[in-house]
Amino acid sequence: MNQILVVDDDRELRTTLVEVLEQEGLQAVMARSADDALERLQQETFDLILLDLVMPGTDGMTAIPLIRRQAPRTRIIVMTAYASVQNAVQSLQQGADDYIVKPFKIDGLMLTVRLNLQKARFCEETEAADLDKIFNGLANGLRRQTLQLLSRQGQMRFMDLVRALEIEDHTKVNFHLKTLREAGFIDQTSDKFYQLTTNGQRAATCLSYICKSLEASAQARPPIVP
Amino acid sequence: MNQILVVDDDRELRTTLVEVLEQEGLQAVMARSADDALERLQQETFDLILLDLVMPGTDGMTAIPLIRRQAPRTRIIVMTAYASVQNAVQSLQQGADDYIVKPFKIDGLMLTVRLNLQKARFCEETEAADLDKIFNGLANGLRRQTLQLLSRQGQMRFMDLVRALEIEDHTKVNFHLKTLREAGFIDQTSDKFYQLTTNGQRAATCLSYICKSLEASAQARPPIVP
DNA sequence: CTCCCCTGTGAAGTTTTCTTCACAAGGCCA
DNA sequence: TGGCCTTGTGAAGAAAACTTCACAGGGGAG
Repeated sequence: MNQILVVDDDRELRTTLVEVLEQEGLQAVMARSADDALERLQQETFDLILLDLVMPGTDGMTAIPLIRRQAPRTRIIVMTAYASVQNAVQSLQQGADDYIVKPFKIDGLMLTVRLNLQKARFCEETEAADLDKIFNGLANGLRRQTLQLLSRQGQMRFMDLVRALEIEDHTKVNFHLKTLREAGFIDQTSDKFYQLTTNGQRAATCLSYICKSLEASAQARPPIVP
Repeated sequence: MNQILVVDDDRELRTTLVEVLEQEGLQAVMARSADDALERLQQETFDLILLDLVMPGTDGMTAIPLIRRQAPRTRIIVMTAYASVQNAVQSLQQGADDYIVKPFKIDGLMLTVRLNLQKARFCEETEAADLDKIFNGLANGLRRQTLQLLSRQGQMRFMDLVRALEIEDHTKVNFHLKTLREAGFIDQTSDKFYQLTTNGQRAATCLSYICKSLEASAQARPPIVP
């Protein structure tokens, strides 16, 4: 059963939303403010949060990173009547997952909700199983470089890889290639070219996402003088 | 020196943009189409790409994930005259980093460009040094759980942590806590509560981002029947 | 005070991961 | 044919990571 939290200061709207969601067979509860929502998050977890941007007290935009911190895997869908491109971009940069404009049709909302629940569910399923593999694959610097090289180049031959990595002992590279192959990250074409598998691409994507998550801290830094 | 790629089918605009960027002391080159841009990416890397959405041939939206794959750490700024909230959201979900609406003022553009270069630079700096630490920290399931717990709870006492993790041998938890402490991910308050440091929060954020990067594959799945 | 829980340390042992070395089959070129 | 490059394999050893065990100080409850 999917737990949904509806956060809106408009009593009528949040009540309606909960009713609609429950009619669709989803479990929903409500919060009247961002602070209220954050307090609820202390006690229980939700699969998805419908978050109004404009609210008295802590506003929605400010709440996004706070929620994200508290519940890293909860989908956050921002709702607002005062939509703008800038606003939408900022919401997503803050960590929201989706953005819908009020007033919305029930069908549109439900489509968005279902899509996001689906993504959340997929995430949960793959997580436990794959995460260990992925981290093991990415735990080694040489393997990370290899994945990135292959991600950029598409496919490479063994010795080109060895030279690109600047490793003298080719058997060392061989060892890590074997590890990557056994983890299902790479395979070989019939003519011995190494390339990423779907999982390998996924792992490579992980790398770049990690980098992205490091960026957040860049905000506080002084601007670059070119 | 920062390398910037301007991708726009409007010859005049892209020429102007390059001139402006160069006046500001940045190095810029241009591409007249997404395919042109992708070809260039084969040979060289860029710190930032200014990408028009509406172009003949491969359109910008389609190009975003292709560019992202080729150059995971290049900042992608989408420019478009046909701006809409939906469009902006989709761009960012595809992997763009920012979104600006045409026509724009030079000052606004430069601000966006500088901000993104700054983030890119930060990313590059931290990457090599911290990535090994982060992956070592995240390589172990128990440590991942610990980081997530602390991220959610804020701070916890030792035995609460042990019980939450459902580990019988408390010294085992102790070992991993020590590892996390030495990696600079957690510290202790004066009254022995464990909590995440800034780096720890960063690492915890990484975890959720990794999950996000796994989601992309969820698109192809059948919808949920509740 | 005594008992028990919390919080921890350090050493010994085990397992996993990584590196290095010895060796070899196949292809290509002179 | 001989020599050299590519692309491996497998074993042995080294290093790192992880687990387990023995022990211990402090604090609170009875």
